[in-house]
Amino acid sequence: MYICPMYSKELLKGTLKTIILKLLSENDRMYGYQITQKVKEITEGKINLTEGALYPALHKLEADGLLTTEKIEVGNRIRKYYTLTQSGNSSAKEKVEELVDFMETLKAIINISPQKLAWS
Amino acid sequence: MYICPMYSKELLKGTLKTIILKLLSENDRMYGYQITQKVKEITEGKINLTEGALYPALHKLEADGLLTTEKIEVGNRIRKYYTLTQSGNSSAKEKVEELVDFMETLKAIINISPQKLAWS
DNA sequence: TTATATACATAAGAAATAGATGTATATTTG
DNA sequence: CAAATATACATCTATTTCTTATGTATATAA
Repeated sequence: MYICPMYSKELLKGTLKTIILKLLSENDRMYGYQITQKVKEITEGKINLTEGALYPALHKLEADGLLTTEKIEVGNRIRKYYTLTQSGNSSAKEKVEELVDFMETLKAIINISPQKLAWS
Repeated sequence: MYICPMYSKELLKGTLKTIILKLLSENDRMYGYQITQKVKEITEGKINLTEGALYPALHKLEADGLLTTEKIEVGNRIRKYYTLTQSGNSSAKEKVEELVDFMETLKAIINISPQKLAWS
């Protein structure tokens, strides 16, 4: 899969798990590839998750008890569906709230006027 | 220095250089400690930069030619002032724009009401 | 038949940061 | 006056996170 991220990938750091949890909180269950496609669709191609980032993240969330999995055979292929656990659900809410709050704080830095920034 | 970041530090990853460049674009020159204090002030204590992150980032930006430095002796202490170069200035504009754009894209994913995050 | 899409995954290395530690002076407070 | 806190620089180790590359396999479209 060729990846062409619009943003310097740095910015995505730290937001991946929040994105995953948010998507799963709106969909009963999703599988990895579906998540990459959904993110691409929602962001109009601006964010493309790589497998090397996605799968370890999913495994970590599962190991932390936020997700459960079920394997479904579709044709001859296996799909691994991920579903939020109860604690995954509350964690999703927390992380999204935190992200919104963080973005509001970033706005404060980005929107400062020269006057406001004067050192005393 | 004891650090008590309000946000899971993960989120800050990738935004540090943009924050530094933005602050320097609004101030002719700043020194490291001043940057930490300014960020703390603007964000009402929500973001506290650690020295372990700040100084390597400043050194990297300098090595990349985006900043120049001058050492000023204040009393018996040395302050190292950082100033944007020309390319640092345009880089600041680019990175801030990119961050704004990225946050808009994130909004699409977390699907918050436009009013709440409205720019202006 | 060849490329692209679907679908999972790991492994090596880079990059960024936390947290601890170190050095030194200045100022405030009990 | 002694102790704590603030100012001011910096480095180092360990950890986390992600990129990039690679691997396996089937299905479909050109």
